[in-house]
Amino acid sequence: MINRIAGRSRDPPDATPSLRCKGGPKLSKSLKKDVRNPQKARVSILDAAERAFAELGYGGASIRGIARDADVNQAMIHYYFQNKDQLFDEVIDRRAGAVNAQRNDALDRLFAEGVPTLEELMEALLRPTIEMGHDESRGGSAFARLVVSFSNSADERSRNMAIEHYDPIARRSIAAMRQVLPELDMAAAVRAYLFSISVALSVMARTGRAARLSGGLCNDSDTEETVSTTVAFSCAGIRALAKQAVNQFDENVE
Amino acid sequence: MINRIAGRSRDPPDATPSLRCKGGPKLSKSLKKDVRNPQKARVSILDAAERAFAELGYGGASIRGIARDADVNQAMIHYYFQNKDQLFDEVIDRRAGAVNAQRNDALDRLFAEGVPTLEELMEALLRPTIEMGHDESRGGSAFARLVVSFSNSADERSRNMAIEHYDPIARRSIAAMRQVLPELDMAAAVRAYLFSISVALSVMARTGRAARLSGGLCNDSDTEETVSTTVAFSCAGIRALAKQAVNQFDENVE
DNA sequence: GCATTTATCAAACGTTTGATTAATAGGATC
DNA sequence: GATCCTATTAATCAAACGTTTGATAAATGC
Repeated sequence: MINRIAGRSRDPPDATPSLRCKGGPKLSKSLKKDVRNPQKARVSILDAAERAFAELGYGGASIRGIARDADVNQAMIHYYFQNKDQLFDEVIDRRAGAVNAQRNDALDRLFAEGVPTLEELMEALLRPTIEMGHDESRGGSAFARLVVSFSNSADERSRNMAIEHYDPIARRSIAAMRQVLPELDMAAAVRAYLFSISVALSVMARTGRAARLSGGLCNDSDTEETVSTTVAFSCAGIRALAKQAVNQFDENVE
Repeated sequence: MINRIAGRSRDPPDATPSLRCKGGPKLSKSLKKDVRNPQKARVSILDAAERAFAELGYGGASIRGIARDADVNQAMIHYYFQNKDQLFDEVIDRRAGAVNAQRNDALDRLFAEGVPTLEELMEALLRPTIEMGHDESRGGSAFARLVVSFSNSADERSRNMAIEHYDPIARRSIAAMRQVLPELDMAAAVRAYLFSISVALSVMARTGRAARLSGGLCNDSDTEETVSTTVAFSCAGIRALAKQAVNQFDENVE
């Protein structure tokens, strides 16, 4: 009933995408931008996409706008990344791996010398995240906002992002918390971890609300103060949940 | 379900050039949906828009999709609301007022009988929010997710939402916290408030992650347990920030 | 020196978007 | 029974959307 004919193939692109794509720049003479620099185009696309997804959401970001911002031709995005979905995945991949590697390394180092304090543990977990969010020069702050806005969403894309990139380190962290604080039961540990991450994410978002509400007294940008405040808040909260669990146990026993 | 009869919008064009150029309702067969009910159309549009904005973001939600979900004609949305932006505002307006009224009332009642404990204060602030997020039947959970995904964003729409609907109660809450805990300085109080709200929002989002990570032990849906856990975590964290401020003062004095 | 591969481009494709319009039906009022 | 008002409709629009295409300049391999 609908004219689905016409010569457009809806087939998914080949696993080897480059064979059918040919072409070259029209402008050969002077005043071309530094062409022949694949690295740079790819990276600037990823940077622009990161900003766009963070500021506009997945649906609000457009391939055209990303291309314009990255100063590349629109088709380049489909040349380096099959489609919008894949582009989003690679934006996440690029940063999440680095931060989680830092967190894993920090955990390795900590537990190599015995069982650390709760404060040491939480700082090892939260510092890499917060520091990336404060790294304005290398573009981490855009990614931070991106993670924040997706981490509390319930759609499938967000769920997959969490499962693939953040659940593994979460499981390890939760186990570590219970090692440091044995009276923390599983349910409480999971909640404590998610609460702590949520606090860290809220400072990463840098919405400017803290400065607005405090009349400029709060400084979103002071990394060290942010880390120490976040760690202090989280550790106290976690100990409270551990104590709550013990109290409930006592009540049941009596 | 509903008869989307006749008038398919993408029908092949008539062979005979019809005289009528633009719209108008077609044949008035029997079994039309309950026409002449302005209230119902308006409300179902708001409900559908709430769900759409929550699940897809502002950019990802479409007027057509909202109309389909609300089972109204697409043009009805522009009849009741000027445009997409205005529709979003009214979605926020509808719920934010109710929750903040509850929180203000709770504060009034608390301080009428002197200065409350920190636990009483935080429960008064967090319970209405959490309860709305758990009110699946009245659609509050969709709004909860909507607020969560926008509260950590830095775009202009989110900032305006915060300034208009959430900054007033935030200012009052922060002042109340400092009344209850005088050693809490302004900057620490602002941070403590934002941290606590962030924790409450994370449980409102109900992403299912807690259940996944805990192997089903954590139950996102138990309102009372969620409230008591959230309050316990927040209060301990707030007291830690108050103590941190005092310690810093001591260090400076020495 | 020729063939292949890679990187880039402009232009188009069909679809979907937010928005508008003219037509009309139902009820109320006169 | 004509008139008016409000609610609702199908049709239509221009713009923007993600994606595909064919061409081609530059780099690389043999």
